[in-house]
Amino acid sequence: MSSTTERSTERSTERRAPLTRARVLQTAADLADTAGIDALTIRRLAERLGVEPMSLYYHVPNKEAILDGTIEVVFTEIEEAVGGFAVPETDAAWKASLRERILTARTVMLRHPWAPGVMDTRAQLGLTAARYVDSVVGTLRSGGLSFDLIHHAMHALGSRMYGFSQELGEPEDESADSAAMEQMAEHVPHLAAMLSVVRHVDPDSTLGWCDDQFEFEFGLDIILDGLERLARNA
Amino acid sequence: MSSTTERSTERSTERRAPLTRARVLQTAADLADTAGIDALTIRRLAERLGVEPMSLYYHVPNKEAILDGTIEVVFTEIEEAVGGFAVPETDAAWKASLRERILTARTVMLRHPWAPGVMDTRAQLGLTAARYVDSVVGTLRSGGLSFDLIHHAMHALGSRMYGFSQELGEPEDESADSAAMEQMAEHVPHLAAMLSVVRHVDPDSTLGWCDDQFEFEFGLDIILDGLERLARNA
DNA sequence: ACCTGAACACCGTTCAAGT
DNA sequence: ACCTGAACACCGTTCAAGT
Repeated sequence: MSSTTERSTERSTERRAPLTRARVLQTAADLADTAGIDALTIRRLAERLGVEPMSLYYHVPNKEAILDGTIEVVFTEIEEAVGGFAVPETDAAWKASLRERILTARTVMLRHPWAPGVMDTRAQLGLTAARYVDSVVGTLRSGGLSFDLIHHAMHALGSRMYGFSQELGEPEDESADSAAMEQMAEHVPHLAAMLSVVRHVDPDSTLGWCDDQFEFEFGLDIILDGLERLARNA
Repeated sequence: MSSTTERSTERSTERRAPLTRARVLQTAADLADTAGIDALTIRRLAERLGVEPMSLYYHVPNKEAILDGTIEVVFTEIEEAVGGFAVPETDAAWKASLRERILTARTVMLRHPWAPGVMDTRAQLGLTAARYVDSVVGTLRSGGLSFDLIHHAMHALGSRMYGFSQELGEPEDESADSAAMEQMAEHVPHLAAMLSVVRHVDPDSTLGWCDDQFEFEFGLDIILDGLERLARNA
């Protein structure tokens, strides 16, 4: 099994690119995409890379750095998707520009549903994520907002700025959700009433009760409209 | 060491209340409060309870149930803090009522900084959390909003409804944050400019750059004001 | 009914070594 | 310079047993 025959699929030097930091991080993100974030362990990652677990430590200091790296991979995708992070000096249509950038970021986030959860556990912003945030600040600035208002705006947007709302994570088991709700319906009369109405309005949404895309835009627009109003009255 | 002398601190039947589900969950929340969420392991929890790890499994099916239970503990505290979840049928001051309930919930969340992160990983709402959400729905209903608008409102509020914004987690290391930002200042000119202005405005905030309470209310008010406007135009 | 002990299948990581 | 093997200190959990 440790034979050095040329047809060994694991050891053939032609089949495997050399191990690099970039390949480790890209493969980590791929693994999370295909097998879920819980499957992203040092040992399983090494296996997918055709290498021993300890080999990773030569390219990366520890698991935290791998998680940081997967977020970096995601924001690099966002950078491509939005056509770079450059912003004009002034932009009368700042609101539309920002809205579009955020909704584009969201399409990338939807491909990596583990990313929001991992981002929540990061202590600091990586470079590419910071450059994304910078472009958001720059766009608000191009609309003439004061830095003070911009600062508040960042807090008001929160993670919505990155294109996800809390619930993006995973719906997972809609019918269990529905069943659990019915179980406690008598204890939550208002909630139950709301759901029965909403479900009636949109009986066969593919996403359970809610059209997540619509809801995301609804919340985003409330905030952007509110910021615009504050900027006008300043 | 397994002597049955009466002065054994671990085994004395007088010193230790009987193990119950409620005591397991309350102690789990206490452990997370005092030692951090990472310290909440079955083994350490058992140790704090003066019991063997496997004993917990008699009262609770697995670790997920323990995490569910700690959230239940938190929302029970919120229920007390807000004086119960009952809401009037109609309430002209619905916006002020809701604002106050959310800000009170926030004071509880601030005592349990691990709770937002744990909530993010819960698949479903527990009963007490659901009853809290029900009171939010009820209050919006008491203001005459349609169930459809209420449904959108819930999405717009997101986790803000529970009294936390994404960043509540832990500031942890403000100076490292600051240092990291300076490191990449040239790559994030807009962000750096904003921070230098904001820092100047509030040079010695106890919470790093930001007054989190102010920012939380700012974002909350933008959303509540937007909802009010939509309700009026309906 | 309530608690335990030994064991299993996993983790991330250290350290000293191989090529 | 790059990768590995053995070992350590942890996890959550099963299963069969004790009282």
